[in-house]
Amino acid sequence: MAEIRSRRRGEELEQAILDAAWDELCTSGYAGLTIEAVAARAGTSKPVIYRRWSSRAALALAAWSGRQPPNTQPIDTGSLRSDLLAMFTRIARRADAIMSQTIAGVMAEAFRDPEVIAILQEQLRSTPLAEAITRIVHRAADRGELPPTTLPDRAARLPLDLVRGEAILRTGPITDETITGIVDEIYLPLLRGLGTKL
Amino acid sequence: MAEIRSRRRGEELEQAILDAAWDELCTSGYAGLTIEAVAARAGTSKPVIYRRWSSRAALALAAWSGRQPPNTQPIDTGSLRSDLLAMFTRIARRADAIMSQTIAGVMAEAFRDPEVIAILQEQLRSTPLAEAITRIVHRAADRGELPPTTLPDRAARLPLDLVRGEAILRTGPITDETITGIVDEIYLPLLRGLGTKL
DNA sequence: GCTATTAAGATACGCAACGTATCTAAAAGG
DNA sequence: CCTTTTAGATACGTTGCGTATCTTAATAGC
Repeated sequence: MAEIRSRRRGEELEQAILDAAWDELCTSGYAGLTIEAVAARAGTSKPVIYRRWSSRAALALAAWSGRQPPNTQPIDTGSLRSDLLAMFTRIARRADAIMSQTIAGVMAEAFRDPEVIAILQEQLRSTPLAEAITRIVHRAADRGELPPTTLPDRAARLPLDLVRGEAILRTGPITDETITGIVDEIYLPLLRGLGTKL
Repeated sequence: MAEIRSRRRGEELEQAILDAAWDELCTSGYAGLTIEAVAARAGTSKPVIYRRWSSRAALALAAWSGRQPPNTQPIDTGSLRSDLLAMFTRIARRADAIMSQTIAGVMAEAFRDPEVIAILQEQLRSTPLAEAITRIVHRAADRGELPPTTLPDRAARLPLDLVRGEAILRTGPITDETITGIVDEIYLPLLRGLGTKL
């Protein structure tokens, strides 16, 4: 008694496959993300997937990046430290185990595939985040909490790098203690130091 | 005409397997590190390897960590900045593509294996490095280049974290520009900021 | 030195997933 | 309506997995 279902195509089918891949990623992790399992879950077959993505890594990346919410709400709590805590918390929320596994798996598997690597780096760059940090710092300077500072690109990218490093190495979720540690022992001192004349 | 070779045992055999695994890692990357390939290269057979390591991840980790040189030479160039540049350069030299692939592969594959993860984290902690940083900073304070500062653990670990993050994301080797960028835009400002009274 | 124990090395297995080729029939387009 | 596209099914050979079995070499105990 095979269920008769109309045959999907194009965008609709593609999304169904990505959804299935995402489910698989969540339930079985990157290691359990097999093309056959995704095909079965999506109710389709392997060739359909291979027609669209060249490898498991490319599929995982597509499934994961499609799930990254834009998250453009501005942060403005009134003080630099609590702005930073909110910012880091937001970053940490995204940097969960699935992200870590996906990044790790893609890097291990597609090290030589320039196309896949490019997508991954693009996905990890996140300029809006760097811009949000810059805004926070400028507001703090306007309030007089910091001397006027031009934040170097690298310093604006640092929060994301720090949280990602934390997420990739430790296994469990990132704790509040970790976040306050990063803010109080690294990022706030850095911001103060950037405003200091040597 | 089979070459007749005396049958190796214990330490000698173990080292031969680790050497073969390392070779495989260097030539084919983590993705190409198969138990069968290692067994063939080492001139032994799969069960011999499985008797010693529970998984590919464990074997890769053992092969890699055995190759990490101790590198305990103290750094003392006379100035804080050049000490830091030397330190970061030394770290970067170790953080090559093989390390990145190995870390990524182990994380992706052995996410649930607490034993393997523990070994990896142990291997990445590197307290001697943090101590070296602390010494450099204290010497700079003695010279008056910095105000007296107690370096938080997290700040002492930061150099390694930064370089590792850099190595994992970019593909090629870490350039001198990257190192000077990290020192001048992140770590030196951080050290200045740590000595500042808020 | 003889003997008992340990472990190396060879081989063969069933299994899972790979990536590809082939075929059909359903959908979309003119 | 007829053509083009492509989803979906299936089957295939291949690779590597992890385990089991067997032999025989190396070692250790006495």
